[in-house]
Amino acid sequence: MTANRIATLDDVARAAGVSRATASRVVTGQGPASPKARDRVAAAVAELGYVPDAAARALVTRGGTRLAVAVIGRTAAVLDDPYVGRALAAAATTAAEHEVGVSLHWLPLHEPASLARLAGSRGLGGLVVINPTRPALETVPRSLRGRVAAIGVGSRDVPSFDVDNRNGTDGVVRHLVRTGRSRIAMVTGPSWLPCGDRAVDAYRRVVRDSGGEVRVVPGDFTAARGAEAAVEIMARWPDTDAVFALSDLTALGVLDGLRGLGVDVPGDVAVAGFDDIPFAGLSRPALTTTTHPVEDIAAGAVRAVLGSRDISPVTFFSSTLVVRESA
Amino acid sequence: MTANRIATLDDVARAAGVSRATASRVVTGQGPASPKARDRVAAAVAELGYVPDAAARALVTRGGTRLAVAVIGRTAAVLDDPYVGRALAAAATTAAEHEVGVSLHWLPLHEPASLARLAGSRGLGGLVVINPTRPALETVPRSLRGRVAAIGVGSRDVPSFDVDNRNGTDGVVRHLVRTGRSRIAMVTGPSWLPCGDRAVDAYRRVVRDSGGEVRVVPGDFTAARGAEAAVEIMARWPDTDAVFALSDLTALGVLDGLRGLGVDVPGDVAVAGFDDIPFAGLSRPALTTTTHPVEDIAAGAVRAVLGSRDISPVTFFSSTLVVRESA
DNA sequence: GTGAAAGCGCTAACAA
DNA sequence: TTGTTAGCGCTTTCAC
Repeated sequence: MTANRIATLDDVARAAGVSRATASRVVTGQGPASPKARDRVAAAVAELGYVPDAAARALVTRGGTRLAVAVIGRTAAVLDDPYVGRALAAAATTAAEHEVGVSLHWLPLHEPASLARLAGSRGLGGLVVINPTRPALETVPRSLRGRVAAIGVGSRDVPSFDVDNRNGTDGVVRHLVRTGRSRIAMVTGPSWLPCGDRAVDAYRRVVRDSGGEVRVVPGDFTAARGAEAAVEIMARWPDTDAVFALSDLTALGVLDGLRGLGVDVPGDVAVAGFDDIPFAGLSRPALTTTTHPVEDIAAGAVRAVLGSRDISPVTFFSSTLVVRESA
Repeated sequence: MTANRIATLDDVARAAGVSRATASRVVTGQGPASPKARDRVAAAVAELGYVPDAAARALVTRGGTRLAVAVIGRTAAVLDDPYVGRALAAAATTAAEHEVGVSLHWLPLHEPASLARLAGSRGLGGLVVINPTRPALETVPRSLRGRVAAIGVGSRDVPSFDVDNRNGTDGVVRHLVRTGRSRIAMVTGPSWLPCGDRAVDAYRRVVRDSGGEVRVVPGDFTAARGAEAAVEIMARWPDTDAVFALSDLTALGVLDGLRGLGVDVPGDVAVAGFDDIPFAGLSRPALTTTTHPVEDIAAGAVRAVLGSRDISPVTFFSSTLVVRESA
């Protein structure tokens, strides 16, 4: 064990009895190499515990050494969203496996240039965009093509990793119908967020199929807006007996607004959320919602960016209904 | 504007009419340089918008290009703590200013070697340890000295950035006393966490000063444990009229446990937490707690690691009491 | 105080 | 299929 010094590619090449170039080809998997060379290099790598130096590699490939996670939103407050925190933690854990670090950025909604600026900065190995808009995705320079993934809606060049909103919403609203609710309102996400459409569609369909009336009110994923929305809903359609919000935070706010109105949950009105944030189980009544593998989603996006071999354009992750007390 | 290509140090040197070596000295601030050279280089840097290439620099300095955030805890679940998420987001944002990415790691409590292993991995530019133990800090190799900071307790070699637990606790408990509570119990953090001691001390002091009895029950920062602790406390000291938990999550659990017992909050028993997590304002009753500049703390630690010039060994950040409904 | 030169660890032309 | 060669952009001796 001369494990004192960290092994370099030269060490590997020497141990395998090949040139550094050949060793490099085998390690990266790019370029030709005879089976024999392949084996010997692989053995040397294993024996020496060789790990490529990310800095050196980045220097020569101009590949960058950092993965940027960018969140699009109206204000920098989007970075405080629990969903973002979870996704970031998962990204930072997954990226660590590749010896890559993650940086976090807020992209102002109405400033598409900010994405381009970020994408153009040196040292960027890849980009994961959370909640992108389609126009924003268009501004990604093609120098980054193949090293961008979206959590949310994607594009032709940008593979998408996302919750199956349609299915998730379907499950929740059906649950409400099944448990006897028939006048169901929905609080949506921000209108600029394209992936919310699928959810609204699904809601519409289920409600119509069950002979109900469509009652949609806009939201913005915040709790404060949920409380307002609850008041709005009850004023506009006083006989509402269920509210579905496309965000747990908003659903929690709805709970609050309803409480202020003296409405009993779930007695008078059922409330359901979306995402199963940690607090969902802690509210009273505990929030019925639908849970999503955010960690898997983020890990998928990161691996697509860092590994990038034949990624399918859209990967959906399914929802699981979590029935607690509120619905 | 030949701003097409990103400027390198060579461009700067040429523009300033000096050698690349001199330009490097000025940019890094290391080594001698005449005032004149300094000025010319600075001007060139500004004009060309020069940003050093992190990868190239890391390659030659062996400085690494990635900042690891490591959280010590009994299980990997510590990574899900909202406090960690907030700190990570702040770290990832601050590190971005230095073109550095962040990776996230869990360090098993009883496996000190894991820290050494992480610290030894190549490509590591720095290390921020959250909630370290003193023994764990001892295992940090000195090759990383000056590039490590702690959020929590520090050591002779590792500067500490932390909430002033003593002051924070003092403020909360005094508030309880001031509002007429006299039989105050405390739910602590995990016993292995050294920085909890200061809080317990402060609690003891205030309680004794006001002629009360010390009632301490161990916690672990989870909500589940809070619920249990509430039951324990009320069984052991039935006349308890206030509970202070060193974690909001735990305080939320206490709220829950008390509710199960049919105890009215704040009528019968006041409850106060610590940290002001986002959900604190959303619980019913809304949680009285004390708020901390987690973002500033994390940013401080990151800057200490990345900038590292004369950092004071301990930096305390103060708490602010947030009075809501529960106390 | 300054510049010339060497080289960090790696990949990518190019020739063999 | 392989090895040789030339850098990527930067810091750092070491003479001057």
